[in-house]
Amino acid sequence: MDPRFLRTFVRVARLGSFSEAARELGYTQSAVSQHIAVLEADVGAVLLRRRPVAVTEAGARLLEHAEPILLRLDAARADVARVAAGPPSHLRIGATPLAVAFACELVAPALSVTVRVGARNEIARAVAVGELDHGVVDGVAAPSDPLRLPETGTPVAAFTEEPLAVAAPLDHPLSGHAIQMEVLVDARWIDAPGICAPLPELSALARADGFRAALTYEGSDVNGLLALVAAGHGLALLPERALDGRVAALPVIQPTLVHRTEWL
Amino acid sequence: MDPRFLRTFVRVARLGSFSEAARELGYTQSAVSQHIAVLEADVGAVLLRRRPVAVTEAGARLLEHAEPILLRLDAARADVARVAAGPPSHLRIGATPLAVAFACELVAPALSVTVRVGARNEIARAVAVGELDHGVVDGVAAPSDPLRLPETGTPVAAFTEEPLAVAAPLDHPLSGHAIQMEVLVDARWIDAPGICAPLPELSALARADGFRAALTYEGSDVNGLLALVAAGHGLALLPERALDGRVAALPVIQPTLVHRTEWL
DNA sequence: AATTATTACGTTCGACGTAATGATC
DNA sequence: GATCATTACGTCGAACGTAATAATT
Repeated sequence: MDPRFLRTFVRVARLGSFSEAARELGYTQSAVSQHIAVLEADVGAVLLRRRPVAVTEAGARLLEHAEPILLRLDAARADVARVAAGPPSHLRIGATPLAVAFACELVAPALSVTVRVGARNEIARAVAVGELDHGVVDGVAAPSDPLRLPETGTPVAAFTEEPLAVAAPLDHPLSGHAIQMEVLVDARWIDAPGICAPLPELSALARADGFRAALTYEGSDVNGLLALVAAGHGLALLPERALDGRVAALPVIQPTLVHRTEWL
Repeated sequence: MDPRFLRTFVRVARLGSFSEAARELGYTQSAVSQHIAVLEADVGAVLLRRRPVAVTEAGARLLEHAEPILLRLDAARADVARVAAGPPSHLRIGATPLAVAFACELVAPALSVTVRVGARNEIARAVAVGELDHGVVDGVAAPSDPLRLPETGTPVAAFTEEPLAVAAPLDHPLSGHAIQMEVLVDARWIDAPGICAPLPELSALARADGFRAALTYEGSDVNGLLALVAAGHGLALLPERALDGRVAALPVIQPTLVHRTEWL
């Protein structure tokens, strides 16, 4: 199970084509075909159905492992590179939108810095493989529960946990009341996966299916989201701290969930 | 970073000897030396100091990643082998001591079965790499928090959470009272790592350092442990269900911890 | 001197490309 | 017939063993 073969397998599976994968990886068709053949011989099972190319059951199992393995290999290389290189002169940090403020505090003012804002998993990945020196990511979790990040072995250097609140229009009937999330399962929600917990994840955490998006906000700007809420387009779950006078805050008391920020 | 090289690196690091590692792996000294040399050239850092052999800082970083990677590779192979083989005629299951009862319920009576009892991580590992078909493991965790098992991608099929209690001699002054763990930081504890949470892990979970073992119980037999408790040798944290009339049960209410059992 | 790691060198195996063949839309 | 995967084959590199060498104790 040479990692190179796993890499081409992943690519072929994703693209659904040997030739496409070959092009992207800089191999010939033939080489890709051989990679898959060797891999199949090695594990003793057919991994791909051909024409059209689609993963078999066995292939799906392998695929679930292959990506984390490849990620971890990159993380390993990056980690030894870090100790070999010593402290960087130019600091590259990343953060999720709601964590940018924290990330900036990280930085000694004099230092040369670049900041990347991105999705949680993307930041975590980038830190793991050494594209970034540090990252600050946030999300919704049960108290003292770590965020579910890709398994890279990156240690959590520090974290905070803050109360969550549902942002609602000022004239909302429950305005100011502490609430149980279940009460609002059937409300009009704004799904803002770029900012806070996407609704499907929230459903899992709250163990209550049915949070459905009336509107999906693709931006990563909290002000825009708050404006939408204030205008009555729907509700959004956010850290209480992120809310301002434009919206009503409905503190969440049930289930016990917190807004967690982790330093990587 | 050929996995074979990682494997020999791990072996060399653990054994502190190239020659020993060569013997165990069925290579020549020379081959092992070359493996390490290639690996060092690949990552661009010295991984081992020689004579005596000891991992460098960079080597330590790599080592942290190498073992999970190799485990996951084995898990991948095992997973595709499972779907290729179909349902096994002979069922091999594993369980931690406190989970054996649950594990037995898994088994359709007619079936041919072997049961292995072992430590939590060992059972999880064995399930991941296909030595066992299923496993049931238990441990202490925050509510709805999964057990911290080696990262193998093995899904948790089901779980239960039960209240925890401190087992104490019948004449214990707090007998029958619900208690906060902190009250008992300085008590005489029996560390029984083979049965429930080892004390260091408990300290981490309770966020209160200082749980120190007055006695370490190396067995995996709950009755023996309860006898020790009843005889006044110390306290032990166990699922309430596991306690019997010989000892007093002090239900734990703070911090909120549960005894969690997971089916793998 | 004995043990242990490294280096030199030869062999073998395997990864890859080129090119021909076979399958599928 | 065009696209795409497989097979055949030749080349080059690299993984390994043998054996000689260097370094520690």
